[in-house]
Amino acid sequence: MRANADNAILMQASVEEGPGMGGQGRAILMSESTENYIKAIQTLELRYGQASTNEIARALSVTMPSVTRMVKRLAAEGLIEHEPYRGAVLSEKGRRFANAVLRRHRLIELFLHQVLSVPWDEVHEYADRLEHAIGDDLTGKIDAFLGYPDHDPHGSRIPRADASALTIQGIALDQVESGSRVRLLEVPDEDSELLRLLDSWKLGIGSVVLVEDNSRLLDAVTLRTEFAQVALGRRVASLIRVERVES
Amino acid sequence: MRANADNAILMQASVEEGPGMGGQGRAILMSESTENYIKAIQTLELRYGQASTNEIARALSVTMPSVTRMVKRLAAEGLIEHEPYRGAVLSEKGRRFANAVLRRHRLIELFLHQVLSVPWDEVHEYADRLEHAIGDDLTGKIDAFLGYPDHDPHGSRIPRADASALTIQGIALDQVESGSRVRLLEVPDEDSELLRLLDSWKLGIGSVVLVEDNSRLLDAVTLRTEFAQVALGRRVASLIRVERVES
DNA sequence: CTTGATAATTAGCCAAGCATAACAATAAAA
DNA sequence: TTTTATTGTTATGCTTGGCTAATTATCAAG
Repeated sequence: MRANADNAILMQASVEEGPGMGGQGRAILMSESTENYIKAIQTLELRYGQASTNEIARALSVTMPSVTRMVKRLAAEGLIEHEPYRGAVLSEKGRRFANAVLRRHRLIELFLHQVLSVPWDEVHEYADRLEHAIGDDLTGKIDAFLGYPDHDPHGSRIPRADASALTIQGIALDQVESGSRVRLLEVPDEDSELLRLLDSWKLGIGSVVLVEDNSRLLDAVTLRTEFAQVALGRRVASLIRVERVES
Repeated sequence: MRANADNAILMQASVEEGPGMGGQGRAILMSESTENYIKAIQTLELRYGQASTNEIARALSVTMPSVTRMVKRLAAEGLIEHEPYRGAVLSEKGRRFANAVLRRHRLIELFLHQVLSVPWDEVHEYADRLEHAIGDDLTGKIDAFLGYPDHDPHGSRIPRADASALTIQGIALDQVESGSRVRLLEVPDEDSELLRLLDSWKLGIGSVVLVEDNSRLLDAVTLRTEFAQVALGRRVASLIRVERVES
């Protein structure tokens, strides 16, 4: 599996399921594939405003014709809106689904990290498989067990079951002026290589670093940490969310 | 991606994988469906000596033609031996697979029960879904976290990763003579109604009861517990494993 | 030894999801 | 504006794993 840094997952809002009646499992029945499409579309929509066939195909490692057909199905089910040749965006219903999936994903990540001590660069992969195998009830138990946490190990907010809308946290690291001091709020969870690097630099969620240089020309952001000086490519930096802190 | 053609390569044991490369999950690739068939066949073989098409179909809630076809596939892959019109038994390779699945299943059951306090009559259902979503590595972590336990919440032995063969524990409750005193060793995990009943009678694994009457005529086994007197049908009693204890 | 009843198999079909190949639309460049 | 590269779509087909309907084995009774 190649380390594809092109689809980070920083997501946001959703609203959740209506009056939950469905017995003991998923609130609504989505195939694993459907869940993955919705997740991908949500991610891409957040990043680019809309999800193109091409990008979805890349994100899911399938061909474009497969995406075209699936996207039609999702549109027919009312999960997305799709205008041919234009791209897809989530519908309100789709947003709720995406939220539920995200909630499961992030709670699982945190659970694995805290309980089984799975390193933060590995939890995403496990969660990607487990998120399709648990329903709202187990999700709730995990949530309660963890004490109703707000953030996963990568700093991403965990959507509530009541589907309160999530907002994007902070600002992108590549938007920060040179000389600023910033605190790490959120990093993409799917790039395990980046996560291992951050680990090796002793950088975690909450760490404060100095943005030594951020030059559009060099296409890089240079950080000074307590221990070292490191440079990040702009593309990667744009996926890291931070907040400014007073010097 | 077509996973065809590599059949020769999937025959390594259910031990871990080499370092680095690729799959960080299952040692061998079985579809969810395949895992379920193998599990069902193992259970039936253990209970009846061999697994008939009919019983497999009932166990998996599919039709017999579906089973016939699947059973041929499994036989072609060398997981089972199948003589038409006779029934199926696991091959050595199949036995290793079944063992691995069972190991995951039971570790998950125990984990859910101990960590998330999921009642023993509910864990089976969850485990049935989760067992397909975790690989040997997570299984190992769970195992270690639980302290390498020997038994799941229903008293069933947890196979080791080295695939030691399963042996039947104790004797069936319906084989015990009236007047015997027995200790509960293992109860079937899939009958949640029975499990709730046992709970209500304060009967758990390790409980000692008196077999007040076991009459072939009445088709029932009568037990006296510390708190009550209860009668079990012979069919149910045959699924409960016990050991005799001195009075 | 024939006859049903039951179990098992074959034959043929369906839906989900993926694939390739060929065609159509759009946007970027000339 | 016309050409070209890219992106999207249609058409068609494959594999899994189900299904029903029809056929064949097997076994228990007569």
